[in-house]
Amino acid sequence: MIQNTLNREQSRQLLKALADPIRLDVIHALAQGERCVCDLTGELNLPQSKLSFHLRVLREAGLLTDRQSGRWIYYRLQPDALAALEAWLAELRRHCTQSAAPCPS
Amino acid sequence: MIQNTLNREQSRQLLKALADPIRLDVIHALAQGERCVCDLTGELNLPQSKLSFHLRVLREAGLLTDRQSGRWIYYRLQPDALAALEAWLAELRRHCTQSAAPCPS
DNA sequence: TTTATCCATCAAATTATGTTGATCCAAGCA
DNA sequence: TGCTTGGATCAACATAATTTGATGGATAAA
Repeated sequence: MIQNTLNREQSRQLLKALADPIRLDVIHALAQGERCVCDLTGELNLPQSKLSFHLRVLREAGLLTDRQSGRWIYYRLQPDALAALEAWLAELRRHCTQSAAPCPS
Repeated sequence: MIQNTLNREQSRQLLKALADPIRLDVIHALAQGERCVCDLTGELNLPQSKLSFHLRVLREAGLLTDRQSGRWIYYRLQPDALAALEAWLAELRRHCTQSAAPCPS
């Protein structure tokens, strides 16, 4: 994930990945720290293939990284991706309060 | 929009509203300042009803406000909503680097 | 080796979202 | 008043995303 400037497509990927209730549950669980898939299925009470689907969406968006250890796979949030989104939002805010010229222009 | 703490549902609404290419075009256009709907249809080259649909999604999520003046309706970004999302993201980043305990636990 | 466990993947079915064109309403001009 | 224009809304349709259950690969324990 490139640090400071997300283009439109990159930001869209991140936002789309985040914009789902189950994936938000995953994100919130991982906000407390790294977790193994088997823990997440338990904590979130999800069928394994369903969780796996959502983990993949988040991973491919760049929001999560994984590491394998033995049979277990551990996922964690990628803080850079979150920071990049924050920067993108902050940029949007900068000039947005400018009023429009009256319209029959 | 409550300033500092978005709950899960509020953040999901904001993210979902943002996670669409046309709506991102709208957001980017409005990041430069307020605009009238008729300007936006021209700038973004969209059929009117399509733009109207997406403006509504953004407005209902709390990302946009509108004001009417004569026949024209002007939309602008709501910076509070963006700031609230930024705060939500920053919070997620805080503890996320904690490693998991090895799994057969 | 055999067997069990962790997890990813796939295809089919379901559900959610976006698009299109028509219609409607309100504001203002002739 | 009647007409025009900016914009919202609606229903029918098209497309995209998610869920489910089954299957398969990898690792390790028996």
